[in-house]
Amino acid sequence: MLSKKTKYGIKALTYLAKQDRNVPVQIATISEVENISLKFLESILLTLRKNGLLGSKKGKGGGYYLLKDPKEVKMTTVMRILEGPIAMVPCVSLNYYEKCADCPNEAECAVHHLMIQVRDSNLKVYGETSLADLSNY
Amino acid sequence: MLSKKTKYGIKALTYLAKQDRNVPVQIATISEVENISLKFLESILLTLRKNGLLGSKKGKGGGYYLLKDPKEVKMTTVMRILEGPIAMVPCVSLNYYEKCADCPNEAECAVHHLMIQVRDSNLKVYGETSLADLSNY
DNA sequence: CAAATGTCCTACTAAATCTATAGGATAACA
DNA sequence: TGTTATCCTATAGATTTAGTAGGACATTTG
Repeated sequence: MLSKKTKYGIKALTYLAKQDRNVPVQIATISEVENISLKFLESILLTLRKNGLLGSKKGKGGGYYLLKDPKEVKMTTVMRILEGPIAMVPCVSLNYYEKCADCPNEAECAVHHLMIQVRDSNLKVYGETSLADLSNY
Repeated sequence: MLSKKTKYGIKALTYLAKQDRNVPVQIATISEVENISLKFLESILLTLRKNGLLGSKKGKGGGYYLLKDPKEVKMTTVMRILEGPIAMVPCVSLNYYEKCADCPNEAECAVHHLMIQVRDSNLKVYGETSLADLSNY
C-alpha cells in the first residue's frame, strides 16, 4: 500500500509543478484544494524541503515552491524521499542494501530473484516519469 | 516493504515445489530448512491451503503439499493471497476497486495515473513468473 | 482401542508504523 | 510592532505486523 504521506506529497508536488515557480504557495492553499490535513501536509512539505525538492519563504507572501524544473524531478527521487527504498526487500536495494538475517544464500533465494524483477520494473516506471508528466493531468 | 508473511510464504511454496507432489512435507521441516518461526509458518500455510494452493494431511506422515503444477501457479495469485492487492492504491485495483475519499476526480489525479503504471508493470512481472520459475534457484 | 503425530483454529500480545495533532519558536513583511 | 506563515519537536490514537499460546481435531500405528 502507498502511504498517505507519499500520496499527499505527490499531490502537493504536482500542484506546485502547475504553478509559477517564482510564486510561493501556502500550505493552507494546497491543503484546501487537495483535501489534505493542514498539519500533516506541513510535515510532508518540510521533509520535501529538507531533501532539496522544495524551497520555502516565511511570513506574508510566503509558502513553498519547486526548486527544480518539473521535468528534472523524477519519481524515483520523490518515492525514495517519501516512501523509502524502491526495493521491497533490503537484500535487493541498490541504495540501502542489507543482508537478510534468515537467508543464508541470496543466489539461491527465490524471493531475492523475484524482488529483483519487481525492483527493476518499478525503477523503470519511476525513472521514466517526471513531475512534468504527472502535472499534465 | 514486503511482509515477512509473504516472504516466508513464497519460500515455503518454492520449497514444496521442489518436492515430490505426492509426499506431504511437515511444517517443522520447512520451518527448520528455511529458518522460519514454526507457529508463524503454520498460520501462513493454513491461509495458503484455505485459498486453494496447498493440500494437507493430518497425523503421522502428514503435512502440506502443492495442489497444482508449479508451472500453473503464477505469482499474481500468491501475492494476492499473502500480500493483498497488487495495486498500491484501491482506486487502481482491478479486483478490489474503491474510490479514494479525498480525490474528487480520478482522471485528473496524478497519483492515480502513476499508480496505474506501477500496477501494470508489477502485474506483468508477477504474471510472467510461476513457482516453477522460482524453484530453479 | 489407545497413544503418538501433526494439522486446525481462535485468541491474544508486543512492537512497529502510520496518521495525524498540539503548540510554541522563528523569520519576514507592512 | 503586529501579522503572517513556516519551522520544529513531541505526542498520541489507530492500525498493522509478527509472532505466541494452547487446546481441538483427525490420522496413523501398535
